[in-house]
Amino acid sequence: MLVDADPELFKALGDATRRTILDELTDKDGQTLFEICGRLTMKHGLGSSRQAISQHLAVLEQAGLVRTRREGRYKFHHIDTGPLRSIVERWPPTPGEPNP
Amino acid sequence: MLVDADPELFKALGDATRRTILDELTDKDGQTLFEICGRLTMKHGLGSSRQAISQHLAVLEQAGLVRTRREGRYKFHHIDTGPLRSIVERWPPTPGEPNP
DNA sequence: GTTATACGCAAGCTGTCACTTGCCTGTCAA
DNA sequence: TTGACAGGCAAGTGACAGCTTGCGTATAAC
Repeated sequence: MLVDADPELFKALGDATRRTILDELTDKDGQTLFEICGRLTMKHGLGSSRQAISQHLAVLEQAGLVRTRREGRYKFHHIDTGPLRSIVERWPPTPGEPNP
Repeated sequence: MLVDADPELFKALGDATRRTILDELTDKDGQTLFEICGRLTMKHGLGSSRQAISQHLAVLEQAGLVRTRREGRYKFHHIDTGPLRSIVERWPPTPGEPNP
């Protein structure tokens, strides 16, 4: 009886706002919560509240996709793309597919 | 104003049962609906109904992760891992990470 | 000390999603 | 043709997830 692996990872990637946050951290790594909020509103036009983004970041952190670093009253968020590799490793390329 | 890419792909991967179906198709590709139902019950112990699995397969097909082939009254399901690569390509490896 | 800033916690609301239920269509065998 | 088998469609239900709201805490500026 096998079990499902990394449910939190896929749950984290399941939300569009969280994926946009990862896009934003890819563009500029190490942002604070307010910085992310501002850029999401400006560049992506989604008016999410601070608490909403904070909860999203918590989910991303629990999935291992985001690591945080405290510095005084600031909390910087860094992307970690490592867990993403477990996805392609779980379902290997289909035989017959091109493998560039 | 950028938009989110491949929402259906991530939505499809967001459910544990659908991921188990992909595991099952990885183990044995080209199964029918009833075959998948049986194996999910036997090997994974989840008692999902036929309609539930059918709906899951529809979601997986819409995400491009499963391709179907009709043959008489049978419908065979084949996994397609191609879309998975867009995930790792979207968020490239963080500089400083080991790249085996 | 006072105020502002950056963030955390927890309860409540709402919409979405997975699942069920019931019935229908198409295919093959007897 | 009749029955069994493989699958499809659609409405209804319940639970979870995302979001809001309100208050609380810690750090830094004045």
